[in-house]
Amino acid sequence: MGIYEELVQRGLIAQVTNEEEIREMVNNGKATFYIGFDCTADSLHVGHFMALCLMKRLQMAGNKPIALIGDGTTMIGDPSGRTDMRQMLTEETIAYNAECFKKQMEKFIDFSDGKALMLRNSAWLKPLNYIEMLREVGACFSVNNMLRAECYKQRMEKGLSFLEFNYMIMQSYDFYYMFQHYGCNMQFGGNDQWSNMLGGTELIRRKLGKDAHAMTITLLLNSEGKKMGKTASGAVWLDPNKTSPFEFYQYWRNVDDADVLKCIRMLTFLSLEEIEKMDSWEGAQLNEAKNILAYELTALVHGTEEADKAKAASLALFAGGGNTADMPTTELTNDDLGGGQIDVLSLMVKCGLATSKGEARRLVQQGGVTVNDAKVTAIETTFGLEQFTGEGLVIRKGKKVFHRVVLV
RNA sequence: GGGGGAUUUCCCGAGUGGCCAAAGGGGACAGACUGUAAAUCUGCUGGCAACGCCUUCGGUGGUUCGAAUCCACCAUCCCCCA
Repeated sequence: MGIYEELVQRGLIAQVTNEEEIREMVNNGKATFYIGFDCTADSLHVGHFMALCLMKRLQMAGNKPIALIGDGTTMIGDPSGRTDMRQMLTEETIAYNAECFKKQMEKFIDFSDGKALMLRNSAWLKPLNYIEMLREVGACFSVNNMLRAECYKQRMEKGLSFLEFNYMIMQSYDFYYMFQHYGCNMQFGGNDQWSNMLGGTELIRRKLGKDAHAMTITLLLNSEGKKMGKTASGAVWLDPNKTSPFEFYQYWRNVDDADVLKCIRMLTFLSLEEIEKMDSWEGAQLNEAKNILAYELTALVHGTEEADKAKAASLALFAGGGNTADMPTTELTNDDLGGGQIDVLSLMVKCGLATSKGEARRLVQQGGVTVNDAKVTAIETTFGLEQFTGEGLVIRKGKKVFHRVVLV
């Protein structure tokens, strides 16, 4: 079985321009492909992770990846699938984000000995001259067609600025440029990028009369059709300072039953045979599949050591035991305790378990707060200095949020 | 350039002078039931020294005893005409 077939079986491929040619190219390691990453934040997230995995898989099959850091296109902002305009980022922010991306990618993809390239599109986008650009590239685009593109649909109602309208052209130009200068013959991207990507193959055909290919990755959606990798508080980041390995682990440990196998198939590097065995699992047995998913992904992103720790912490908390070492912890000083006593409400606010005392009050009143395995029933409950010594206190909010408090 | 419309609490969306911290829905959070799942049911959703007080309805001023609601200017967006 070739890599192409494997990708199909894992459900990773959404659309391709020419299946026959792509299969032949990819299976024989003849593809030089790129995936673009716009640097809108200072860390990659789960969505990017899937793209990185794909790069890795293809690289292992002998193809050459180009990781394109979109520090030029980020200046414009991709309107695809968005209902509102992106916030304009300053050049400094973009440069900083690009650096962050670079570091994270290097941990994941092997860039040694030219096995992969990392490029920045600002290198060729910034020197562009407007008039030349319009004559050379702009002439190849039909506004009529562009307006029909799926990626602008949502914006036709809410409004689309000329700035963002040009995003497709910039992305197409990227492909065109790398096709000529780096022998890049294929582009990968999320399925929401399809029309932008076709813009590129079309431009290459018109300008050079040659064929280039495009292939999109299935968006990772949960059973409700929402993008995965997002929580109420934002994205699930790869940066351990933004999403701790434990939180990362828990995110995957808590996916819906309906989504576990799909995630394992799409995101892990477990063999298809192993995955096949899990396919028949049902009911509570799926919890084991979730453990595997969470462990595998945490190991890929943060290393096996962190994954072991996260797993241990998770087991300790949910399956009994008292390992508190890897729990999120707040350190209090004597000052925080005022007169040697602190009430539950203030304590919860200090730990970030509640944003206000009002919220903390509600949690206690609804029976959602437990301290050291004893439910807190009264909002007047206070804790004294001596209770924070040693292991400290373990506060639990609801069923899944654990927090340790120690005195320093 | 001209004309019309919009902007409400996390989101959608009611509210057109006092009865408005602001209906309803969604989401989030908590409780019950469970398998750290889903579905379901219940509670809850601005802040605080809390039968009271304070801050909120794009921004700034104004009218009024009293403004999310009226007026003026500004900002952003949408639609129609050019």
